[in-house]
Amino acid sequence: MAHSASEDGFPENGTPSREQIVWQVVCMIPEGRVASYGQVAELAGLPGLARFVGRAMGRLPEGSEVPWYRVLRSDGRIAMPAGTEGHEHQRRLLSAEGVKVTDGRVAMKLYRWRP
DNA sequence: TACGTGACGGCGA
DNA sequence: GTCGCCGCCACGT
Repeated sequence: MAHSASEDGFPENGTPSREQIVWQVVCMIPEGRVASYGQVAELAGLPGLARFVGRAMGRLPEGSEVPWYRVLRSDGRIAMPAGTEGHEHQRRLLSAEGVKVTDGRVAMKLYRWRP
């Protein structure tokens, strides 16, 4: 399988894709803290590519350990449409870590991760 | 090959 | 405070 990726989703030829770099950055977000898509993009060396980060989250393999739920929009809101299952799931995971979610929104001023 | 779409962000009205 | 527009990249049709 020389043309396929490893189980972790990383190519074997030592050429991690931007997508994988993004996942790596998200894994650095500590428990109980959050980051915005733009912030993750910047830390991944992709300034201005917040939308790309959003896509990367949607492409996460099922069962991955990447704490995708710690990534929010720049205004602190949960990106997924309110009322959806994903939205509820994310809100629940954040609450479990002590991150207060009020009206689908998090106080970035208090919980924003500062590397 | 071209076009539409999407877990975004910043700015102006 | 809300709404719309544009820019950015990757992928499916």
